[in-house]
Amino acid sequence: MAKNLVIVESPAKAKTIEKYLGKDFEVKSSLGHIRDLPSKGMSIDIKNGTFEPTYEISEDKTKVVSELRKAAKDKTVWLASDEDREGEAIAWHLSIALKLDEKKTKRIVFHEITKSALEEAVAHPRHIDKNLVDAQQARRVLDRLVGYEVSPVLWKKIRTGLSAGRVQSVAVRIIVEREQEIEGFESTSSFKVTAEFDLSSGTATAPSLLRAELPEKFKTEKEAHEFLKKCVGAEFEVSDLETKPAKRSPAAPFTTSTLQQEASRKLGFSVKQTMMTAQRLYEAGKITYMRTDSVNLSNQALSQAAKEIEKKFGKKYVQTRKYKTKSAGAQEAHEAIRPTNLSQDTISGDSGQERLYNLIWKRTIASQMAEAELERTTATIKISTTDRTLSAQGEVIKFDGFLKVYFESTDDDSGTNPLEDKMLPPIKVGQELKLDHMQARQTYARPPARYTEASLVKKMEEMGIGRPSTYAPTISTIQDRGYIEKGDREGRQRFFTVLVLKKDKIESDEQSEITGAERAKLFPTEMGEVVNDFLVKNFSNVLDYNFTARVEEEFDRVAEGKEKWNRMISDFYEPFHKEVKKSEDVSREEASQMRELGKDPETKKPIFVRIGRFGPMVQMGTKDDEEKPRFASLLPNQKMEEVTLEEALELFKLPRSVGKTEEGEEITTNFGRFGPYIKFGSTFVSIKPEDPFTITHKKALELIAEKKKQEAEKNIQIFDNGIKVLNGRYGPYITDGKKNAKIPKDKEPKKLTLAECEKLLKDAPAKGSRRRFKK
DNA sequence: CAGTGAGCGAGCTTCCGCTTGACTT
Repeated sequence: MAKNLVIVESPAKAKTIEKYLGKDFEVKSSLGHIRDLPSKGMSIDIKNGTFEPTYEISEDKTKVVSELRKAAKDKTVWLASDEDREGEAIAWHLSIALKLDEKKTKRIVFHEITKSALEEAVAHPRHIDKNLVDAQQARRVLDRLVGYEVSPVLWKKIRTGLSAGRVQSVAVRIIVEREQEIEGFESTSSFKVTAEFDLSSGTATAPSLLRAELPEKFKTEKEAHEFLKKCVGAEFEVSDLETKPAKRSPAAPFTTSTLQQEASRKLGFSVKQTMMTAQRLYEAGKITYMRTDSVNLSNQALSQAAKEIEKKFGKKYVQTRKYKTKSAGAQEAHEAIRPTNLSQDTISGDSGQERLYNLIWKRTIASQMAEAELERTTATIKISTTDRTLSAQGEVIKFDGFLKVYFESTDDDSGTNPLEDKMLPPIKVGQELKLDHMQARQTYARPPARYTEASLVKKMEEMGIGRPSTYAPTISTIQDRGYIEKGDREGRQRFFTVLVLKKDKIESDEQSEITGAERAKLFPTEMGEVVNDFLVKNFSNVLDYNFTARVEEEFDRVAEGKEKWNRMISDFYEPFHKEVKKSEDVSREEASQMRELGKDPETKKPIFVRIGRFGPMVQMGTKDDEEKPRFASLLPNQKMEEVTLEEALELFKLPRSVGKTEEGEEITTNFGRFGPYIKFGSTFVSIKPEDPFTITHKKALELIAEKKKQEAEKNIQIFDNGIKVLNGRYGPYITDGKKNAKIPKDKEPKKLTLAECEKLLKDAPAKGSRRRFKK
């Protein structure tokens, strides 16, 4: 039996390490953290000012811990979790939870999984670094204090179930403020002049058109027009021709953040999709660990890359490099994301895995390839009637280098191929040019771009908020909470003027274009805006963009032993808690941005707009009135700041009666959670795309008849005690009105007996028991 | 994923970082 137990964090890592260490070592994994603060309650000693946390073994880790306990018995235990704050804390928690004997416990770290690196690590064990552990505790406690003191204020003031936190609230703020920038953006227009010259000397290989542009833009149409007028009958001549060499370098190997960005831009993946696919590749041993902030490649990978590049492209394409991390707060416990075997440029798997793998392979290989060498030519064109000159640019690739394999995209990618030469036609200094036409086109300044999931991750990384393991979950959380939405927006038509000078005549033309269309961009919801306003107003410190960077400095001081962690937390908590108390005095009306629109002409009651339990709504009367207030949700296209009294009164016209059914039942119509509907008795019928304000009696009866037909087909079996077998949207199912059950494949829904149905219902999982983010 | 359609209630919700869960359509 092995005398040594090595514990790492990930099972895939355990498997590879075991191969290298020989049979004296058994390797197991902890699956990340094994102890944490309980999810219920604060579990921090605030009263005595020690901020001492109470940990418990996480519910889903009890099995792991008991297995590790068993495996650790009578063995030397090597704690080999990552060499960062969280990794050190995992080692410490393990030593406590497994009740390890200090004399037989060793802490080791390694940065690459090779036999020599592992032997080196085993030869130099150390003790757990308690200062580093304390820095993690400070991080953990601070996040708990912020999250669990601020969220309840939101429940009381705005809506139950909301959340706030050091990371998520700043992420929401970024989106909200970007939207405000876009709304406040005043698009100015200017006129850009371009000219095309006809070169009769054009050959089959060289273009016969020379495109040039005026480097400056004109602010007004008048100025642009004056310039074109000056050019009427002018002579044009090449006055200067300058050629300069230029270089382009490859991008660094992938980190979590850059992988998410490129997979989004090149493959259209969401950040979640990227991480799930990468996880599969990692588990299959195809790539290194996918949650990393390091751009470093192991020496072994570097030499393998060099060998591959030489084999595939030749020696002059090889240029190995060591990249340095730029991002703030990087902890670099792992390598960059790369293929484990660089000689494999493709793999077989599902199409997502194949594409992501190939992307990682290309990026890794390109990062070790030679720079691309270009030649940029600038031609200056003199105009006989003015001092202004036109300029034409061409670019020729002399040596493609890394571009042969891969080039990084940008967010506003126009989809141009960087390998395509943009050559100038053959021209000489002093050559006269014949103008084909010149135009001045009105162009508009563009507002700042909305974020995509991936560009938000990039921004977060730059600001040092969040970690590779949390980018994707954080982006899911703020969408689940209803703070931001991923969506599309249709573009609008915009007109612009083009002045064209051709054959000595200037003509003006009005043209239109579609602008502002968005796909899969992040938009704040009104809830997101209201919550953000409240948080920024009341918790300016935590919501400050530099808050995380500041506390990270403090955590570093704790890690270096220069400051005690609970002292640091105490210094933070005192003013923070004052802010919490103060925020509790803000009225619900103010927090929910309640605003009076005016009075109802009939009842004279005040009408308000505010955010409510289910989103933006209008309210007639107040809760102190004898009669209960009336409520109506805003329509999806209405905004709280813009809604008028007239629109609100319109909303209160619902529910509206549209007549009676054939049986004499009243039909009413309204907007509901799932869109517009009509209702008779207790039956709801969706009327999309009809509209409750305009739907006719006739149309309502038609829809009701259709619904009744569907209902008739819906019931498969009905038992006396209320248990039903129904035909639902997702196939047949059993229900007792409270709980639903699936029907096994081998059973026929029509022939199920009551006893069988009862049993299936009993065995079915309780409704709502499947939590979305089960830890 | 969810088999629906509220609006005050009772009791519940919530943080950030580590890691992989796996009943089937």
